[in-house]
Amino acid sequence: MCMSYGCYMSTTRAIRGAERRAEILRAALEVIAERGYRGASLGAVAERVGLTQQGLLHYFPTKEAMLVAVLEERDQWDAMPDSHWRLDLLASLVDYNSMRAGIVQTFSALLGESVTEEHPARDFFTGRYENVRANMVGILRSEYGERLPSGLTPERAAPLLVAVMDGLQYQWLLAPEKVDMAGAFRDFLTLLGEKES
Amino acid sequence: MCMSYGCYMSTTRAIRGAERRAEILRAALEVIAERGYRGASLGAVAERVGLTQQGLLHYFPTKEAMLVAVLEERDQWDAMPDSHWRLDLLASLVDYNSMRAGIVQTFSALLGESVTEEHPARDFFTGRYENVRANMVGILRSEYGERLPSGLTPERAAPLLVAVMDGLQYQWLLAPEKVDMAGAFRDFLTLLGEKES
DNA sequence: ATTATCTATAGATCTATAGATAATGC
DNA sequence: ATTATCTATAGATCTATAGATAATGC
Repeated sequence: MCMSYGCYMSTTRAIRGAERRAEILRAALEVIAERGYRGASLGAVAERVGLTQQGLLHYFPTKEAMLVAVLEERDQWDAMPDSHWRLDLLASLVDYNSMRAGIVQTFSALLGESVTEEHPARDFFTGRYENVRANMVGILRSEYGERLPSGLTPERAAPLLVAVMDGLQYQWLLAPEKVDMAGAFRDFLTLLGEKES
Repeated sequence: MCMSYGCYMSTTRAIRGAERRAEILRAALEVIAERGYRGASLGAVAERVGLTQQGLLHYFPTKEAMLVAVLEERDQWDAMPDSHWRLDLLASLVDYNSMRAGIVQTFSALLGESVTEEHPARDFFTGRYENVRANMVGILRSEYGERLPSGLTPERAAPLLVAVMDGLQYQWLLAPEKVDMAGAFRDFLTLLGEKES
C-alpha cells in the first residue's frame, strides 16, 4: 500500500536521473558563465547536453528552478563546515579559484545580476553574504581574538575581507594577465596582520 | 558650400535634442539598475520618457549605442582629472555613493554582466580598471612615496584599494542596513596607513 | 531640408504547456 | 506505472528597419 513517490522509483533509474541532472547543472554553469542568467537560454543549456529545451524542462520545471539548483550545488561556502575555515585556507581557496575561471565567472556574473530588482538569485546572495561575513568573523576571532593587530574588531574586518575577495575576482576576470589575484589577496592578509602605528 | 552635418542644425534644435538625449540616458540608467543591461528593453526605457521604442531609436541607433552613451556619460572616474584625486577624496566619494544607490547599482550590475563573453561593456570595464588602478598608484605614491607604511608598493596596494571599493558596494547593495560601506572603507584606509609589524 | 515621432512589421528569440511515444523495470 | 524524450505550439517579448507625417527654422 505504498503510495509515496519514492516507492515507484527503481534505484538504477534514480541514479541515471541524478547523473543527467548533474550533467545539466554543469552545462548550465557554463552557459551562465558565458552569458549570465538572463542571457542563458534553456535551449543553449539543453543543446550542450544533447537534449531539446522541452526535454530539459523534464528535470527542472522552470528556468528559475535550474538556477536555484546551480546555486545550491556549487556554492563554495557550503562545501566546508564553518568551524574548519582558517585564514590560510582562504588564501588556498583564492589560489584554487585562480585556476578555475569558469566557476568564478559564473558566480561573479550572478552576483552582479543579483543586485537588480526581483532577480531570482537576490535572496540567495543576501543570505549567503550574511553567512559568509559571520564565518569570517569567526575565523578572524579564532586567529586574533577580539582585536586584530591593527585594532580593528573581527566584525569590522570581516566585510573588508569579503570585499577584497570579490573585488579582486572582477579585476582578475577582466584582465587575468594584469591582476595577480592570489598574490594581492595574500598582501591583504599581511595588511590585516600588521600592527597599528 | 557647407556640406557638414553641423551646418544644418539650428542651435535651439540641437539643444532640444541634447536635452532629450540626456533624459533618455537618465531613464536608461534607471532601467539598467532595475534589470541589468540584458534585461533592460528599449521599450521600457522609451516608456519612461514618453516615447515609443522606435522613437527612442532615433536618438541612439542601437541598444548598444545607448549603453555606450550611458557608460561614457556617467563614469565617476571620468569626472575628475587624475591629478586631483587624493585618498581622503576617495573616502568622500564612497560617502557620496552611499547616498545614491541607483547609480551604484547600475554600475555594479553592469560590471557583473561585463565579465560574460561578448558583453558590450566588457572592453569599457577592462580599460576603465586599467586606468583606475593606474590612478590609484598615483594617489598612493603621492601620499606615501614608494612604500606604504605596511611595506607594500603603490602598485601592489592599488588593486586592493579598488577591490575593496567594488566589493563593499555589492555587500551594501544587498544589505544596506547591515553593511556600513563608508565606515568600512575608512577602516581600510586606516589599515593601509599602518606600519609593518 | 532637417528633425522628431509615429505606425506597421519582419524576423528572432524565449519560456512553458500539452500531449504523443518509446523504453524500463516492478 | 514511471521515466525520458520528443513534436507542436501558444503567447510573449525584443530589436531593428521601412516609411509616413507633422513641425521647425534656415
